[in-house]
Amino acid sequence: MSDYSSIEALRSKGLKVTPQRIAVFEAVLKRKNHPTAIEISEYIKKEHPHISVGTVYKVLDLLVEKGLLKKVKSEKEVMRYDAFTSPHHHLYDSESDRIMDFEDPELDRILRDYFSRKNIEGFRIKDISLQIIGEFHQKNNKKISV
Amino acid sequence: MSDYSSIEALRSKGLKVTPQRIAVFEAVLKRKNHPTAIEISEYIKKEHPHISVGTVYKVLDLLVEKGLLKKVKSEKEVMRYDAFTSPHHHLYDSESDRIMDFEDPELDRILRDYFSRKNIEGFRIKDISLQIIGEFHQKNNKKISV
DNA sequence: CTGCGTGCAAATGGTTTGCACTACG
DNA sequence: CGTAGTGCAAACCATTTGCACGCAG
Repeated sequence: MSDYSSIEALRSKGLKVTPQRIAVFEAVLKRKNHPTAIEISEYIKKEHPHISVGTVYKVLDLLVEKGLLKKVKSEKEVMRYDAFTSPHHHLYDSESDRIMDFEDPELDRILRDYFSRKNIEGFRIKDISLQIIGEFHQKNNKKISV
Repeated sequence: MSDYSSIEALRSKGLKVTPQRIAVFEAVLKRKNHPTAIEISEYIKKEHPHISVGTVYKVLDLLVEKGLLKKVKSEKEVMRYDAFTSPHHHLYDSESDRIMDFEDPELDRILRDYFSRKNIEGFRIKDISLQIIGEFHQKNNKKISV
């Protein structure tokens, strides 16, 4: 717990370092499967039974705002959270509500090339993410990298 | 109202044709701005004050299931709906919760080429959609096509 | 006719909010 | 120490559900 690097990350964004923030941030970093706020809250409860759901939501919003995390909308109606690392895309299983990461520098290069050629009038692009919807054949949990 | 083609569409999917279904379907077709269920419900109320919100949800689910509409995830926590036309992508305004369409056959071709070369192990792709997140400079409401 | 579709209202569940208390800097 | 952060519980709001009634086929 209280990994040095997550404390650093909070501090680098000018945020007060609290046990709640460390716990929430590290929970998202550790649990790679795009957890929901509720899942994070329950995961944290093992170590910090006193941290309330309301606080988890507040901390998540704050971390998203500061660019430490990303919100990912799942196929269902709940929000999921993702640690902000290298740019990547998402595979959605249309059966379950599972989300997996997909990253490939080549794809990113192709997209970058395309959008620097095309210019969308009146719109400044901040981020591009691909939702690849389909079905898993296997029940693997590995991060998919090409 | 009760446009002939929407009745046809319902019938072609083997659905009973009811005033509620016609109204909901046509509301999404007419209001191009990816309305929420609530917006659809209020829009419909002008002509059909008696149609309940619960019915709107049920009809929307049914039409999505039958492939007449698509669900679109907005940046906020509400679902939005989109008439199923040609394949297209979405521009999200990160300030407001506005969504606009983006379509370009060239982009679709590029993506198709890419994913037929890459093979994602254990995953069968059903649909691909690009979320392009950024900011509009202008307050235009036109569909963006390249 | 006969069962699927609808209206209504209550229930659900994720997320937000208000406020007194706590602890970070 | 002072103020931003937290815990708690109530409030909120989109969506779902159950059931009696109504209407499309």
